[in-house]
Amino acid sequence: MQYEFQAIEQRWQTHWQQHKTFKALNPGDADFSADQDKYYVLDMFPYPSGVGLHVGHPLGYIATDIVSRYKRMRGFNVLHPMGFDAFGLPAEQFAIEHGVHPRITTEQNIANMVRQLKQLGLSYDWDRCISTTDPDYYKWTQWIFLKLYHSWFDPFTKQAKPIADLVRRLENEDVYLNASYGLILPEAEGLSPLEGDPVGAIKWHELDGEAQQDVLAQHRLAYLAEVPVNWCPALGTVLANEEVTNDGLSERGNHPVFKRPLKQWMLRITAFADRLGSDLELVAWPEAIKIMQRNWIGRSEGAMVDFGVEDSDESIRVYTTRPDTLFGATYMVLAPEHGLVELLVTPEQREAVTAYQKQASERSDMDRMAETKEKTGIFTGSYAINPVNGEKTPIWIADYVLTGYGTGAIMAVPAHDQRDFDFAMQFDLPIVPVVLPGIDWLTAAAKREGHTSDESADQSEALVERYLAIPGSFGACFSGHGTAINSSNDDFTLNELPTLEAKKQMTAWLNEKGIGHFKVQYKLRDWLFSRQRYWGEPFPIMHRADGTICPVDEGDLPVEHPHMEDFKPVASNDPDAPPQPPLGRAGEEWRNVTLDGETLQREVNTMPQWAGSCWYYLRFMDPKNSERFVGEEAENYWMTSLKSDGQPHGGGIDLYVGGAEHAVLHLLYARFWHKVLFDLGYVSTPEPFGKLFNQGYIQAYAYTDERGVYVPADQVTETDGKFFHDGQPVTREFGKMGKSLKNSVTPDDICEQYGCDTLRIYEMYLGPLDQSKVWNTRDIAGPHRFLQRLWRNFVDTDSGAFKVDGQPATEALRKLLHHTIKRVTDDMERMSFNTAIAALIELNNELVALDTIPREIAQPMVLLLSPIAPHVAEELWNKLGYDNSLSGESWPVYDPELLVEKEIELPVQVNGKVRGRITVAADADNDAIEKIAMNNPLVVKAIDGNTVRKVLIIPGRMVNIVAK
RNA sequence: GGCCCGGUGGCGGAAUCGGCAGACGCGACGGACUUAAAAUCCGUUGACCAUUAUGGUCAUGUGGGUUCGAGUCCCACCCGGGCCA
Repeated sequence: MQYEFQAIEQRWQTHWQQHKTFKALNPGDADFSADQDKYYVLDMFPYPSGVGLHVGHPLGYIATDIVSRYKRMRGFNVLHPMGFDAFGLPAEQFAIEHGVHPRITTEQNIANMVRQLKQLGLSYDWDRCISTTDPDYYKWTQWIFLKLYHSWFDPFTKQAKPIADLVRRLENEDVYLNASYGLILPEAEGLSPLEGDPVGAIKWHELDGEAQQDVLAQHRLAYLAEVPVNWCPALGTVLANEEVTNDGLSERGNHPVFKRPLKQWMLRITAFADRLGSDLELVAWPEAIKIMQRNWIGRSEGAMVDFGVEDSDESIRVYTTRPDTLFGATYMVLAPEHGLVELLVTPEQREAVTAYQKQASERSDMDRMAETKEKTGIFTGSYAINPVNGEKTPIWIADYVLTGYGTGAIMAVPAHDQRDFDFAMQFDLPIVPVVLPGIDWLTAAAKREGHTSDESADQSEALVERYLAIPGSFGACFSGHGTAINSSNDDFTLNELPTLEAKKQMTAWLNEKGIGHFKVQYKLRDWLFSRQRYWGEPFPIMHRADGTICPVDEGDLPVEHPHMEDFKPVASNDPDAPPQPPLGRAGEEWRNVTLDGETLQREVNTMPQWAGSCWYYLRFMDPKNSERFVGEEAENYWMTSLKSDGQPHGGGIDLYVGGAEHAVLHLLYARFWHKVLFDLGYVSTPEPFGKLFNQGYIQAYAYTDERGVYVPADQVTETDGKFFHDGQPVTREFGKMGKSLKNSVTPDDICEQYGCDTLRIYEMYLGPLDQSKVWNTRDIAGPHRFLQRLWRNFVDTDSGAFKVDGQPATEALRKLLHHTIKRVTDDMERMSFNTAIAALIELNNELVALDTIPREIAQPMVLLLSPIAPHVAEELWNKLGYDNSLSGESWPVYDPELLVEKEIELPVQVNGKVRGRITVAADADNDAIEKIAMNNPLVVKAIDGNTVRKVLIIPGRMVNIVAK
């Protein structure tokens, strides 16, 4: 009886489905047992594309499946769901190309992917499957949007709160407004109510209704604003920065993208910048991802400083992270688009400045920021006054300064900023050093530039002198920390202070003089949240005739898509053509809503693809709930757990596995939404994803013929290390699996040829889960042979007899089993599946020579294998005489006694090199071991005539004799 | 340019806390079985020198360092990948 993997896999997949073997129970369900610990393991859910899965996709799914099956056997109540992120551009493009409604193509694609996933034997609770495009789902996406709209961020408590709370406080005059409708919170400003109203404060009742709404709009977490966006007329939509290439073209289709101010929905993620950064300490994530998020948030501490303009009342505000270098600010630079340029430019310079502005507008931000590019710029003709020393500093415009960053103006400190340095060198502007570098830096820079240096004390002095005299002669600026020099005025001095202290003292001085103040700034921008496409969540928003906004009542959700035959975006070659969202062409019965006799217009933008994935992990806990986005009890059960020290975990999901490409966007957006829901009391943990794991990618070989055209990789043959297609030599490359490289391998083919148990083992056996690796179909033979051999160990393929019997195992075999249990268990805990498989292969290889295998070995072995190759394990478990799925069985436990050896072999090193081996009793004391080691003939020979200086004995590991 | 991750046999990789480098698999080579092949089973397989053996030398990208001892820690550099600019 052969190993008929096809039949076996079919049988068990059907069994699991019929018996709902992997159904996860919620509190309140029948049979739910409250004394089980929970384990929530989640995959980043896929986009249901039209071409289906290739073998690279399931890598992470197989890993989480192994974890799920292992954790169930360890007694956990496991939540392991799967769903689909189905809104968005690709689905819509696919639908347009095929002339079918995206709802239909999306449903077909999902059905195909579910089939493919089921064929891999993944133990999802399929009853919890959701799609972001289900009205029952996006009803709650819209509901969360309304929560954002109806909330504000209290900067004192740093929490999201209902906007009604702000209105109440404004009405009670606990909070005042400044002239630009910013909030003045007495507690944050340290003001006492007894001191009376702050100067210039505006009170709520002094504003009319419209102005009051303006105030609230400025503080809502979801708001409409006119902002410069990436407008792609050819696609008819705005795009996120990530959807625009470095050349200023759309990633899909290579269409030109223009920066244009448009009125868009924004989400105030910047309010949470501080917490999004600091709360990373609560989660167990790969350090690299934390670093990426911190960089993306881009927290910096510095100072806002006002520079006066000569012969003018105007002042130029700059942000600097190095206020300590203010004495070295020898010129200023404004972005070409800066509002003050018009006022500052002198008649003589006007023509040149205008020409430069035009030129700058044609370059992309990326291009402008690139440090390697030659610097360009032009003098405005005006001068600013450096507030610390009263010096006249020329004001330039240059495209390396961008309006979107900071204030759109900088103080240039060429001695200590590389781009300012390059600019100053090019335009011959003065460079004044105000931070003295350490001698190491000077020596290295001098060497690089070819100045002689022998690092003697005299040379050091000469280098310092040279640096102070001609700082430009060192080829680069010094941007590190050092000691302040040349930094004093009549009032105070920074000289001789280390950089950090100099920053503090300068900021304090600026504050005291009223020309600057301390400021924390973030690189993070508010999230542009609308798209001019059909296939996204409609906003639950209506507009009144007078331009004010009316949110849809929660009870009226969801706002479903109108039926439209033509849902294509309006494309145009005209960069000035206004956006025309497809929903704007919907019938009036959808667009117009009559409320109390008033006609309102629905918002016709839709939400971006990221919206649905911001909270899907919450819905999985209670996917059918029609009353709430997730039931309170279910959310509390699945999200909260305690650490070993008894403290609650900051993040709810026990394991979240996905690709590193979502390092900043999805993971940051979802954390933001989660924090809002947490502040408003809807979820129990401050963070959504307690532990994150990034799986690597599977790449594949691709082959090109002499013309450089890709040939189908599955038709290439190898001879003597050379590759041929149709007899012609081809060149091997490798890259991402896909249609364009003609190197896709589908799980369907592999499952048919080798079975999915083999595929699962192969993918896990390729190497560590977090590393990228190359698919090589040739190597599948190894894992397949392992399963064949396993089968033959259990079943006589000629007679069909089952070879397991009740005889006791030999001591050696029993010990090997218990070693294997320990190895596999440890490897499961650290997700080192490649080594777990190796351990099982070793055990299996030991069984080959036996006529029959003892049940005491066979049973635990099948259980150890079952998370990795569940179908063959179930089949063998069945043959072992059990009717039920082994998923309810307990994970094998090793006997520590059996791991202890009576005698151990120790290598003996002489001067760090192994010269002999000795066998000693496991509990031998050091004196005994030393005696035996010193008597070993090979050791004696190695020591030869030398004197033994020292004998090191590392218990249980080795002996090292130092002899000289 | 900055930050992060990696570099180990012909190949994928193992070595979990500084303690026997190369587990396991692929490939290759030799043998058994076979009319033959496949499959299977049994060996060998880092390089070099020896082969009197429980032998020696060299080896984890390169060059230094710390240590009784370094793939593992530190410094500098080279190469590959990722993120940011």
